[in-house]
Amino acid sequence: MALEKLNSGIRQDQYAEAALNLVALEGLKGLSVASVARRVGLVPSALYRHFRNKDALLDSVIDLIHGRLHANADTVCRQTSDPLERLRLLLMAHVRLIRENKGILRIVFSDELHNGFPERKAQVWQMVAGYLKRVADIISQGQKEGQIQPDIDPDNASVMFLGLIQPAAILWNLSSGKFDVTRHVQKAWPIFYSSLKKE
Amino acid sequence: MALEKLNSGIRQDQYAEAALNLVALEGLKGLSVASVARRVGLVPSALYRHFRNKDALLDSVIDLIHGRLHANADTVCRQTSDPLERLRLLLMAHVRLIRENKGILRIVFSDELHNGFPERKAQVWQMVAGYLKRVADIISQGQKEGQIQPDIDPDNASVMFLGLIQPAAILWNLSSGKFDVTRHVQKAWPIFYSSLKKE
DNA sequence: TTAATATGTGAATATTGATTCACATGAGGC
DNA sequence: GCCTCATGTGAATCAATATTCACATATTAA
Repeated sequence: MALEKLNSGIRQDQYAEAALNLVALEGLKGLSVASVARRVGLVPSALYRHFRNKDALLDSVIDLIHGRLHANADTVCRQTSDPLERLRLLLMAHVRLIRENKGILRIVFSDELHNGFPERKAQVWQMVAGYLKRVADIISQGQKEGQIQPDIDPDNASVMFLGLIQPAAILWNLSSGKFDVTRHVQKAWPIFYSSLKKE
Repeated sequence: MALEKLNSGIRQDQYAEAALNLVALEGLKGLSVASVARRVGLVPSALYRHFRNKDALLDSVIDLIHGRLHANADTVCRQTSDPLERLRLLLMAHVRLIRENKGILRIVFSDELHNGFPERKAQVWQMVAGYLKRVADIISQGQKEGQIQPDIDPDNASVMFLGLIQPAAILWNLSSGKFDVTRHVQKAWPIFYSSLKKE
């Protein structure tokens, strides 16, 4: 084992990152304290210097994901101010994020992590609801500016927006990569787009 | 414990049913051989008279779900021959099925069950792909009959169809029932409907 | 009625994984 | 350079869980 010692902040990040990657590779069942530690290059018991227990580790993985989701939304909002274009870019960024990290999908939508942990479930729910709220806000903005049909319910549409990606992502995963998410999203977007757009 | 003895066919069904309900109540982590047996009213070791091991039990739970999904599609096809109406009815039937049995969502889309079991993952993929194919066929039919826009890709649209329900179902689950799936689907359907419909 | 067999029981086993703890040691402040 | 403390180690413990097996008993067919 490497006998280097790092301060807790850095190690915590390493552990969270390692855990997320591990879930991508082997699923949640493969996520043991031992496997995470091995991936970081340390011994299982070392983890307890930085996390009270395994649950605390999982919480920090969720924080990691939370950060990435919102970073995506931030970037997109900086790239353009056109609402419909923002949505398109966010869609593509989301696809990229999920493709590059299977673990995200598995962790966010796994009941294993939530069942018996109401606080964590609530935390994830807040995270997803927050993301959807940002999408809904973009849509509202588009309505105010007259590019999007006014009779559409932004909250409803934001969930439909998620519906462009999510089932596709799950199929991609389930089919072990055979199902082409990117292609699906590229074909689905114009259809959704023309439902939103004010002619 | 009840000392009644039942033939293997009946017991197998009882176990599968019990397992599915248990997942709905406590998530996949709560699905132990012991808990399933207790729910059936037997002792853990008794399960091995009917299943080679726990995996065989899980396989039979998947068969159970498979049956229910297709039963839904069959019913709907018997109720009407109008393609767009078939889709609407199937959507509602699907919502009902999922609401009445949280376990389905958890089992079908849980990586826990699939990781390390390529055969089972393939089996579930076949099941979902088969269901989507039926949806795609309804759409093709609608195109042939002239009710649905001909330039829509049925396979693509069938995944979008799934996208009307699936994220909503997951949000419903994640929010512990706060998110209203039925309401979402009722609002999302007309939007999807008008994307498909030939004016 | 009885013999044969399928089904159920309870105890034992083996494995896996989280967690604890006494001890070791590297890094940073003095 | 030395001291102290945070960090890392290795072994031990504890709990959960799947699985096996010898034994018991209900069901069924003859």
